[in-house]
Amino acid sequence: MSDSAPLDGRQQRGRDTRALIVDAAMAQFAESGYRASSLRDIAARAGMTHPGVLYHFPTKEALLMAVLQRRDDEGKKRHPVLGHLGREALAGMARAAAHNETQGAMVELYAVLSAEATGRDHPAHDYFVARYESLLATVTEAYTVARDAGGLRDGVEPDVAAPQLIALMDGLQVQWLMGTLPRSMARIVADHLNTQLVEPLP
Amino acid sequence: MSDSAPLDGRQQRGRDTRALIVDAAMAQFAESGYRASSLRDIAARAGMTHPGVLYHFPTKEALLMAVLQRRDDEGKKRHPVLGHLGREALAGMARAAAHNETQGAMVELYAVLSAEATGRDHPAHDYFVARYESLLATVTEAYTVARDAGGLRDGVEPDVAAPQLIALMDGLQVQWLMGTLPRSMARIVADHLNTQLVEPLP
DNA sequence: CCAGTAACTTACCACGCGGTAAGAATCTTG
DNA sequence: CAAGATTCTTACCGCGTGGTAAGTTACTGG
Repeated sequence: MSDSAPLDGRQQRGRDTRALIVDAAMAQFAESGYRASSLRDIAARAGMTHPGVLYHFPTKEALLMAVLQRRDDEGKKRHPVLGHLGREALAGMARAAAHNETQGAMVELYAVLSAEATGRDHPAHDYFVARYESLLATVTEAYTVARDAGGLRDGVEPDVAAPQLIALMDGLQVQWLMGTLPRSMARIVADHLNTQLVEPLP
Repeated sequence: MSDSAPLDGRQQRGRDTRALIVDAAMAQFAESGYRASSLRDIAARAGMTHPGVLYHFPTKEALLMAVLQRRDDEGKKRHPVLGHLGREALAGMARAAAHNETQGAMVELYAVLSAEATGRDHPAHDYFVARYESLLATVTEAYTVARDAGGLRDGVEPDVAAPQLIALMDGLQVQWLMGTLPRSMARIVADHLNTQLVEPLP
């Protein structure tokens, strides 16, 4: 809403390097977590010096927030809303797991950061709390809609199934990153959902 | 096997402070992860200065290994072997989840470290790979034994169910630490197992 | 073509890090 | 009680960190 102006040339250039820096920061945070990543590492990846980065983002923390913000924006472009879609939304979670298997850096970023941000003093703590709450609400709604449509087996409770599914996906990512997962994430998620759904997923 | 000697007074004192330091390191690593924890922080918790810590543990990395080693020893005292016990071993996993709910610091340690150790250059990487492989083998065996005893529902495959259960427990811990888990970990794990077992758990 | 601004770089700062060296204190044993 | 080892402290080192100040380059609009 702030960019109502038609952005001339230099504004465009600014945005471009901003995006480049966010790319670099994303990769670096994913590799080493937030605290262990240095602005110099990130700047080198973006082909500049570290005060160059600080020209665009006033602090390291602001850069982290920009990284998280952008991933959210991309996510919302890929699957808008989806909570009310019920069964189809759950199928979308399985597809998301498959998609994640091609996005190692992003997966690593969230796995490392969500664990790091567990501490109340971490700069991204509030962000992740909000994210989990929102995700939980969405998935719970999806299960509820699916159940009301008669798509869930008996005994599957949305309030239990939702945190279960989220936990399953998070935990799988760690094993997958560790290289000890003997099957694909998508397969395991689909199998899990198939124990809950009346009609199995493809 | 190295402490066959009857350890006299001074050896005992050394062991005591060693244990005190490991306690402090455990708490600090849990709060901030390995990389973000300083030897000075740890030393302060143990009531000494940081070279005092380095007298007992030659490097920060050695201290980390001692922390992990001790947790392993304690764990093996709590539940020895257990893979071959089948259904009873799976029930033990649910009880472990309940136990973990009283061990916030330990849970945080493993959640934070396992994510951090995902990177191949992390000092605890090999440790966690070995741990996951061993855990996977144990849980897979437990499911297999349970199935051969006719205790599993149709369609529950040990090779899928094992990484599923491990992932579920890991993921639940993150949500629990984040404070966004709407139910107890033990309840959710038990519900999961009850969709797989012929005879429900208590 | 020149003024001005956006986009950087170089140089620096104070600080905290892991680790080392050397000495002081404490304790055990002959 | 003296000898000797164990345990810990004080003081230091080089290095990398996030952040700042000031100057340089490059481009754009008038």
